[in-house]
Amino acid sequence: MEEKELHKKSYTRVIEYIKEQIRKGNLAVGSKLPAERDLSAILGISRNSVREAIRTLDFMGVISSQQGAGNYLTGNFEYNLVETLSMMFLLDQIDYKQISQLRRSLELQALLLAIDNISEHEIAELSDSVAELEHLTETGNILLDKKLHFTIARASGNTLIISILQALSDLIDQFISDLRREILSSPDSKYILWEAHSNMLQSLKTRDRELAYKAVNMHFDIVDEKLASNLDWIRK
Amino acid sequence: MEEKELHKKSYTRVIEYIKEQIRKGNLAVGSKLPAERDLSAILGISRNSVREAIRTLDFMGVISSQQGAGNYLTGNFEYNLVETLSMMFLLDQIDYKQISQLRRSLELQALLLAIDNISEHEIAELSDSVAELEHLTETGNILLDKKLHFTIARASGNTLIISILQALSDLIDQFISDLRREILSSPDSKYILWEAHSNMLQSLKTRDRELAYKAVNMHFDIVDEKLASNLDWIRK
DNA sequence: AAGTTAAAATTGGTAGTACCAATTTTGCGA
DNA sequence: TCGCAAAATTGGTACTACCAATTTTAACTT
Repeated sequence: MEEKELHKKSYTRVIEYIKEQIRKGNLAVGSKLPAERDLSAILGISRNSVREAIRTLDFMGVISSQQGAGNYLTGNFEYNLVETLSMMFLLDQIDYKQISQLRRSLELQALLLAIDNISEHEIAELSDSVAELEHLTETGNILLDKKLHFTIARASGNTLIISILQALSDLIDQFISDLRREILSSPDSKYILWEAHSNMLQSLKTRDRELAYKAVNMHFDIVDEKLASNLDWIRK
Repeated sequence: MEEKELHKKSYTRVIEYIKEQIRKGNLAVGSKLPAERDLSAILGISRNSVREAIRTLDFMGVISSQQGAGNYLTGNFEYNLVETLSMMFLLDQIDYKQISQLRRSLELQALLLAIDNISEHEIAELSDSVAELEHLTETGNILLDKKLHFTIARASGNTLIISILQALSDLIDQFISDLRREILSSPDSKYILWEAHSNMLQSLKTRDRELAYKAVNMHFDIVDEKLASNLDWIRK
């Protein structure tokens, strides 16, 4: 135990070690990490410090801890993204409007990318969803709407955009699921929304980027409108 | 120490406690958290478990730990976002192309929002940057380019979009700063990029959304082109 | 009385030990 | 060879002790 690497906190060395091993190719998704007691010995720091780092990596989604089995490199960042956004929201750093603005741009980009990548099977899947959406009980709306948007996102082929959109969807579920329900089932917005969804589908079928642009904006214009008119009586 | 709340891991209770206190209004940005030994007593768990949670929250950016002083609620998520993206990149879950696609959509949305929000002062700032960019040493390009994009992002007023764009910029610095330099200073792309930047500024001055759309796409078309032609000899 | 400074208390950072709990591995017995 | 129980492995939690940085206290000086 010599230099201690210049005042750097112990637990950071664990994270650096993991990243280094990944870069070197000694660790990949699915790999088992050295046992905590071994890491402790390898790095010359206490198991406490190792665990603080391991816990952080676990929370981030880099690894997955399984008592009795070990720590495994995974790479599931969904929970991390949701939790981060959730915290930003809790601390009043972001609000509904900003979330909607972000969604608008990402949904548009996802749709544009999907035009080039979507499969016939996925188009058929979307067609069914749109058809169902036209006349459906109000409780089923939400799941179907989420499925529809997710299918488009997935067809974009961009995992980064997919992840962010998924996290935003979860965030909405967590904080304003009732508002989402209100928007989806409200009589005056239901048809316009269906039309927007229908146009999104149509843009995919005909590879019409202009229509895609219009459809997504139509969608979020109505969402923003309902958002604004319902934002008052939202419980905080 | 009675129920132990159904198999839930100890450290999660700390995070729940913090979130609860925030919701109740007992904690806000700037607040000092109870000392770790006190949290340990309050929640009936060991200080180890408290620290694992505190360390995680610290890494997330929710709090900031200061030895000797205490743990303070902050809310600086930049580092968290960068680190998460960095890990996704390391684990090959995202690549340059996806990052560029995300940037394209966010930069466009930022520019469109900035059209409505930008101040005269910020426009003047951008004008100077664009003017300087026209004839400048190649080393100065990068900082000026970053400043220009950041000014637009900031003018969007959307902290979420700003945060993500900033994180993406940091990510690029971390992994392909040399490629960024190559793109910015390459003779055949330099002028087109300047033109794109100039058009972005012009769209802000005249509130021309159509031009904004064209300018951003022009910008990322050339970036993607250079990216594709340089992707081969990138060290991995 | 006010300001300065050094001691004391506070608080996060690290280390080590012990034991519990879930899982995996070992190896014995049918 | 198969099945199952014991043993070993490994993460989860607790407690104690001490270090290191900061803050607070209080005594001292002017």
